[in-house]
Formats: sequence, C-alpha cells, structure tokens
Amino acid sequence: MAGMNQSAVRRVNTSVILRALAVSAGPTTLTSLSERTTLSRRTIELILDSLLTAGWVAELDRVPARGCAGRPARRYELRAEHALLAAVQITTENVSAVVADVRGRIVGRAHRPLRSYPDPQSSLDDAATLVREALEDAGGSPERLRAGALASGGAIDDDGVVRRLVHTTRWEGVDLPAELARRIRVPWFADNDTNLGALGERWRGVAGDHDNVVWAMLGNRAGLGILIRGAVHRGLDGAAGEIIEAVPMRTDSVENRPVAWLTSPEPDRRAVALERVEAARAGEASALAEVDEFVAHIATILTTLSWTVAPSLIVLGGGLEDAADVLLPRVREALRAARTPAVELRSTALGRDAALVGAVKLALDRMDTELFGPLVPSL
Amino acid sequence: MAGMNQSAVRRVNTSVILRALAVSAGPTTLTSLSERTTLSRRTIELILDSLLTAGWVAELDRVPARGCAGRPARRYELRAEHALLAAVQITTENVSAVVADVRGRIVGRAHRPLRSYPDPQSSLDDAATLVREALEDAGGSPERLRAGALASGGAIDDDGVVRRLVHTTRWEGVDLPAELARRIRVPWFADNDTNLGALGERWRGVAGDHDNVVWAMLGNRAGLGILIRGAVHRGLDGAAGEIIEAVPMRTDSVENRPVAWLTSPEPDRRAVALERVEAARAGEASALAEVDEFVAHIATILTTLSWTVAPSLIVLGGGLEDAADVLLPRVREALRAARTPAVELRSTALGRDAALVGAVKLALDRMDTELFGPLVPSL
DNA sequence: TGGATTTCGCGGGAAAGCAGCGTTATCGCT
DNA sequence: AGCGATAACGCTGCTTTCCCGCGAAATCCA
Repeated sequence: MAGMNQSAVRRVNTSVILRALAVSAGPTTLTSLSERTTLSRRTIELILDSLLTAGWVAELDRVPARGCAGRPARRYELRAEHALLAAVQITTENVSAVVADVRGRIVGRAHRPLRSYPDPQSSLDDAATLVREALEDAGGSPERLRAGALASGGAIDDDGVVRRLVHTTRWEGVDLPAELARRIRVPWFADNDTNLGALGERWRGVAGDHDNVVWAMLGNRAGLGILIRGAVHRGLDGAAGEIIEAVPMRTDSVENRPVAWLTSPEPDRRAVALERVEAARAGEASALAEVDEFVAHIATILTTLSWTVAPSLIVLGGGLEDAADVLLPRVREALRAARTPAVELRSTALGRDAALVGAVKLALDRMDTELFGPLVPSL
Repeated sequence: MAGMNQSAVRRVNTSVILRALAVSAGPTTLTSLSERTTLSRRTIELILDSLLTAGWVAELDRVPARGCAGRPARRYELRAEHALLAAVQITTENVSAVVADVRGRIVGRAHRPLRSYPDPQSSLDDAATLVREALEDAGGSPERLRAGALASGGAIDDDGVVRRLVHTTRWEGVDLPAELARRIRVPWFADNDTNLGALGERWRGVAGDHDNVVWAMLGNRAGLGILIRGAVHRGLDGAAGEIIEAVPMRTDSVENRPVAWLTSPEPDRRAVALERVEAARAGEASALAEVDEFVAHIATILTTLSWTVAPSLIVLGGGLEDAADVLLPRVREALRAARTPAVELRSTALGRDAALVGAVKLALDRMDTELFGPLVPSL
C-alpha cells in the first residue's frame, strides 16, 4: 500500500518510452512518441536525454521525410545491443543457450548434449558453460550481460525453486536462480519450460493478441504453460499446468502409443512417431485409429481446460507442431463436438525455441523491473 | 501505453489513502497513514483536506492517547455511509438484494421468490424492485447509491453479458449491466455468482491472504469461482469455472444422488440431502457409501484443478458448508492420497451471502476506478 | 521565391510531493 | 505544581516533474 511520488512517475514514463521504442520497428520521432504515450514533447525530450547519456538510445541523422513537408524530425532508436540477456533450457537430453538483445533478436547460440541429467550441479555447470559459449558466439563482452533466465521441466515456484519433477527427486529444492547466479554473476530467474513457451509465443509467436493463453505439450511428455492476463500463472508451488504429475502413467495408456512420442526428447522415438503420422496421412487404418485415439486424449484435456481456465487461444507445441496438419483439424472438430467455448487452436510459431524465447522475455521483464522499479504501486 | 502525469499521482495517492482508511478498524492519525503509505505528512494533510470537503472523510474529536506522551493527534475516519453500493443475486428460485456501505457493512436487505426465472425482463424488474426495497430498509436516500452489481448463474463475459446458461437460452445475450442501469440509474456491473463468491470470501471471508483461490460449489448444481492474482478470472466468454457445462448430466451420475442436492436451491431437496448427511454422521452404511462416492467425485474435480489452476486455497460453498464436518476431512484425505500440491481446503465463512458480498466488492472496486481512474498505466 | 507545414528549442508556469523547523499539547516524574 | 520528554501540528520553502505555448528553423510544393 505504497503511495507514489514524482520520481516514480519518471520511472514509469522512462519505462513506457523504452517500451514504445522497443515495439516500433524503425527509428522514431519525438512527435510519434508523444502521440503514442500521451506525454508532452518536452517530457519526452528530457527523458530521451537521460536515455541517450545512459546509452539506451541513439540519435540518428536527420533525414527529410520524403513526401511530406515540414522540418525534418530528430530520429531516435533503441540501442538494442546495449544490454544482452541470456536464456538457457535444460531438458533430460540437452542443454541449449541463447543470448539475445533487448529487442529479442537472438545474437548468439550454443547447444550440446547434457552430461548427466539427474545431477543438478553438473547440469548447471554445463548450463553456465553454454551461456559463456553463446555469449562468445554473439561476440558480446560479458559485462553487457544484464540478466538471465532458465527454462526447465517440472514444477518451479515463484522464487525459481524446483518443487517437483517426474521420475527424480534429485532436483527438488534446488534454487535455480541462486545456483546460476553463483556461476554467472547477473540476476537470474527460472520458470517452467511450458510456461515460458506460452510467454514466448505471446511475445514473438502466434499468441500476440491473446491475454489468456495455454501452451500445450501433450503426449509422452505433458505439460501446460498458462498465461492469465498476459502473465505466467505458476500457481501453488508452480504446480499449475503440471498435469503429468496428476496421473501416474500406465504402460497401456494413450501416452505410451508411438504417436504420443511426438513430444519425446529422444530423436529415435520422435522418428517413430513421425512415421505413424505419415502413415495416417497416407490413410493407413491402424495409424488413423491411433491418431484418433490420441486426438480424443488431447481433446479431453483441452475440453476440461476450456471450462476451467477458458483460454482464448491454445497453442500446440513441444513436438506436436510437426503433425499440425493431422492434429489441428481433428482436435478442433472434437472441441466443437464437445460444445466448448470458441477457443482458437494454433500450432506453435517458435517450435523448439519457444521456451528459450520466453526465457529471454522473462529476463527482459525482470531487468526492466530492476532498473525502473515496479510500474504498479503494490496495494 | 499511456504515460503518467502529476494528476495521475494524486489520483493514485487519493485512492491509496482511502483504502488505508477503509482497512483500518478505528480512527486513524496522520502519522499512521504516513507510515503505512510512505507518503509525507504534508501530502496526506492536503489529500485529506479534499476528501473532507468531498465528504468521504470525517475528522473526529482529538482525544489524548492514553499511556503515551505527546500532543494528541488529529483523528480521521472514513465516512463509510457517504456512498452506498447495491448488490443483487438472481437464482432460479429467488432474488435477493443488499445495500452496503463502502466498508462492506450490509445496511439494508430485501428478499423474495422470483416470479418467473426463465423471463429475463420480469426477473430484472424484480431485481430492481428489490434494490429499492433494500435501499429503503437501509434508510438511505437513493442519491447516495453510487454503483451496483449483479450476481447471476451462467457464463457472463467481461462486459456483463450472459453468454451461456444451463437449461435455458432465454438469458443468452442479455446485457445485464445495461438492463439494470435502465431501471436504476447508476453504473452497474455483473458477474457469475461463484466468481463473486470467491471475491467475497477474499474480502470478508476465509480467503484473506490467498491470491489464487477457487470457490467451489459441487453437486447438483456446480460451478467454480476463480481468483488469479486476487482478481476474478472469467476466461473466454466467461466460461472459466462453468464446469457444469462441460458434461451433460446423466440421471445415474453422482450429481443426482440425494447427497448432491446439498447445492440445490430448492429447500425440499436440501432437506433430503441434509438427512443423508445426518445418516452418514450416525454411521449408516448406505449413507456413508453415498458420501464416499460424492467425496470421490469432488476430489476428482479438485485434483484436476490442483494441476491446472493450482490455487493455494479451495473454499467449499453453495450449500456444501452445511456438511463441512463430514466432507472436509474426507476430501482432504482424498487430495492427499492423490499427491496433489498442499492446497488448503476450507468451508465458506459467508455462506449464502458469499456472492452478494462479492458483488458489493465488485461494485466498490469499479466505483473506485470510476472516481480515481485506473491505478495502473495500461501498457 | 514564398506560403504551408512540421518540428525544434526553450522559457514560463503549474501541480505535486518532500524536508525541516519552530510550536503546541500531553504524559510522567519529581 | 513544575519541568523535561515526547509526539504531533502547521507552516514555509524547495525540488522534481510535467505541461503549455510561441517564435525559429527546416523542408516541401506550387
């Protein structure tokens, strides 16, 4: 229940202007910023001054605007490379890292198989190494790195602590941000990979206009990423969306049919699944039956979601996108038959990068908060 | 993406001070307000001045503070009766209205059976009449009424329009706020009764500290009210929580056993249900079996919720509270057996008034926004 | 070449909050 | 009853921040 003062106003307005610069494609003029932010020209002038000296913004040459009269406007541009963000994803098989600028453009990458998944410490060592490699790949000096975020499986709570993970207890209680900050000295954050998938999809993928989004990976592995009012919803102990924990998987269940291996991290299994999908495309009866069964399974889960979370968009990802042509129409039909609300169903636009893109966004948002304070007076 | 200016600061701070006055039990001093809001004494002085002249705040006599030295402080108090809020609830059987002050104290009531539920227009006429009666009961002049809110069953979207209602289509598309504003000329708002139950429970009930709450009515009638980050979550077309729409109810299903009539709006059926509960308390085998079956049904739904919405608290209401001693321990046990996250389970503290209390809170929040503007710059 | 258009650059002013200090009223102790 | 300690009052002056508006500057177009 904290009040506001003028410096809070300045912080908010600075952040607003930075965001306005970030969303605009090219250079921007004072007038355009003024219109979009409802702030006066003078105010923007002053704030841009401090952003210039801080290095966040560059002033470009003045160029006469072709085709319209008037004095040429000063043109400003976000120096996207002024700050770099790191994102790492750890799966059971691999660890991959990207380094991105504040616009979300990925400027460096690194990828390798994990030495030993069950062991948190060595995995986190690998993660840190990968971040350094990605930073080198980006050609960026380490001191430009401002923040990082980790995407991992399992239930991760609001503080980034692993609360639960299928098939192993060795990660439980690991404080991911703290562990990573020990290895690479910037603020770190962590979240579930499906949650970050949803976040990424809203930032740079297919979920742009939607405030309530579910990013769904359903199959052999299963998890939901949930955005409510545009923000990740973790729930108690990060359990929101961890449906794989809900039911112990039976060997005879749908999730163990080959087609459900679409979501598997193992290439061999994925290949088998894709063969089944191809067979279904070709009209082979047994493959079609298997797909139908799988679709029914997916539709059951999504129907439940439609009457509880009721997102306006569901994004299929985690491998399912490779069978989008087969799955999407069938699942849509099943949802319509179940008379659910008119939820939109799409395939991921980011593919395997979804969680990494979301992790970049997480790091970016948190960096913003650290620099400018919370935009909202916390009541 | 709107910037902030000083008048926005003043609006925010005025609202912050009003809220601080509202939550404090007795009269409050400048110093105490200053500490709680982190605003300077001077600022609070000035804002209280305008609130005094506007009638929102009263200054009380100075009384020496017993037991501690120092000049007696000026004491201010929220004039709770300065504004009145109306709340109406329409069920299939009844319509009831309350009038409350800004503290949420209910100062007037009215209640009567509904003439004809399927007919929206006559039902809304009844609702308007009841509000006038409740206002009379409160002894308040109509011009002190500032806003009103309606609680109704069914899927109600963000604009207050009924999108879906079991067993009838006659309410579909009815713009509840507009219809009520035609009859009683204040701003009106509408929401689902279970959503408002959750909101009420967080404001004046058992859910005070919890940000993610599910208010659950499960049985013959069924619906979930969902709070995420403290705010009502409606979802697409208001479908969030409308689980009764998910599955067509079968005559042989659990929801049609007598014990499930706990949630029925019909007194006769409720009486039958309570008899069954009493029999179970007495240890009668068939009643116990029925209760166990009902508990399993409830636990199934709540388990699903624990892995999707993952609230930190689930409140049982809508009639279930009358069997709390029987249901709560059994459902808790079932959830524990299912290894769900450690969600808390409680019985409603507001009982049948939950939705009405929540409606008062809804009207209050919206009135606040109308008076002081949104607290957050909308990005 | 000159009018129209658009932005620049800056001075003045208003709104809001903050810091600080002497004043005032009360308590508790002698 | 008197006196120091205490805590709030009431005010002046100051800082920060934003807004308004006007003359100047730079460009386009006829």
